[in-house]
Amino acid sequence: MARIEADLEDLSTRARIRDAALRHFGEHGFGGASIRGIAEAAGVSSGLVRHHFGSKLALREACDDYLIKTVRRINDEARTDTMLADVNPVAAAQAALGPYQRYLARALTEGWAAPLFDEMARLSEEWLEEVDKARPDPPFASRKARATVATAMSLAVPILHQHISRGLGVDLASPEGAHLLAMTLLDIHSHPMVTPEAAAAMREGLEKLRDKSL
Amino acid sequence: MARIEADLEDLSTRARIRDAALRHFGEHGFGGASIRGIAEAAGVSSGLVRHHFGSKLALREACDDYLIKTVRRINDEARTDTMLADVNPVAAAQAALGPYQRYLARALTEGWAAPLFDEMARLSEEWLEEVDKARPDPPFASRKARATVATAMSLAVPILHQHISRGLGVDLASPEGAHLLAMTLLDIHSHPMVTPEAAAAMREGLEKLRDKSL
DNA sequence: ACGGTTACTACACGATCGTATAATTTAAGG
DNA sequence: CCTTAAATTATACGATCGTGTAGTAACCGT
Repeated sequence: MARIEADLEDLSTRARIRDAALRHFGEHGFGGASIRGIAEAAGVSSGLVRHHFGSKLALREACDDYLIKTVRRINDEARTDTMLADVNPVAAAQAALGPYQRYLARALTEGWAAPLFDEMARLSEEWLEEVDKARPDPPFASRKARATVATAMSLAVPILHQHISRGLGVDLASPEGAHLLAMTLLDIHSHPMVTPEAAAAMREGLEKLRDKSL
Repeated sequence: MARIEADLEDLSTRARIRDAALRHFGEHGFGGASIRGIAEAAGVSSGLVRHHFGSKLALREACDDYLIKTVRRINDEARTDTMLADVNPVAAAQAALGPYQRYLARALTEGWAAPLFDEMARLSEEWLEEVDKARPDPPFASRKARATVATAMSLAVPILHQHISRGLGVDLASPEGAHLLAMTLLDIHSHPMVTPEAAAAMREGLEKLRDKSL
């Protein structure tokens, strides 16, 4: 019983522990993080962590559940609140994901959180459906394939956050960094790296290579 | 003294340990991997690992050094051997990086290996210099910024290898997977996600947003 | 053949890990 | 007020961690 808040989600001790876990898992990875460290960060005893979540693995799964719920919420909000999202979706996503970026990166690279990626790819696919309407030529690959790869490429930004920051010379979390990144992404996404002619040639070469090897 | 092989690098026990470490660090992360596990995988005692590398951290640094050397070698080879690299650079890089992909992913996401990323970004910048010659309009962002972000986006493929494989329905390591990925990347890179007009509008919006916030 | 450097193993130490259990405090309901 | 359940802590256990030390086996120049 108890917990009248139901799906309002808790602002309680349990939530504090989960937030600390998200931060710790993000910073040290699953193997590197420790229950005791999480407990200390949350200001509780290590036994209480176990009492609320059962085990380290179950705690991670609770983090995953919370994060996937957050991603969905962010996506919904981005649809209604068009203003900021249209102008600087990068900054918007970054602000919304906020302290969970590092956890997201860990989750994806350490192998768990497959549903999380799939959900994001699904959202990308929906978005691609709109974009495809304005496209004259037939795509080389299925929409799902393009959505999957595009999702992965987008995720490179939060995953390699610090490396990009170092390369740009400013922290991506700062307003200047977000702006510079948005400009750079805009330039990249509005200028094909490969010309249509070169693409056709490469495509032909690829097909030949494939026929030969089969 | 000893070690006549010099920079030929060793095929010896030391190399076996390092390879096992690359695999273990890649699979379990730095925190999750254990000296004993690495030693067992290499078929030696755990003491020998320490004897050759001193500490866990030094072992990781040795892995980094080896990997950065490998990346440089691959890049050089790709310049001379144009055949495969031009047709399917994705498959080429994948085949060359081979078993080190997971380590690379860990190294980049766990925060170490900054020199590795910077080296790759530098190589990207050199490559961009060639591409820029055929470009009519001035870029929105500096070459280094574009090279950095493009490098990050390219790295998303090995980093999110398993998620992309799941999304495509085939293992990226298989010939079919490599082909499908190459096709998808070709489509993405030859079709701007944003039209020039939309890009100009977004850019203007971005600048305004920036002026307002400063 | 032999002395010395190096490769390699066995083992022990202290720390820390995840987990388990029992005790204690807090909160709530009748 | 008293009972009962939940929240929270304290403490302990066994395993495993990285590291240190001492000892053995192999190799090599002379």
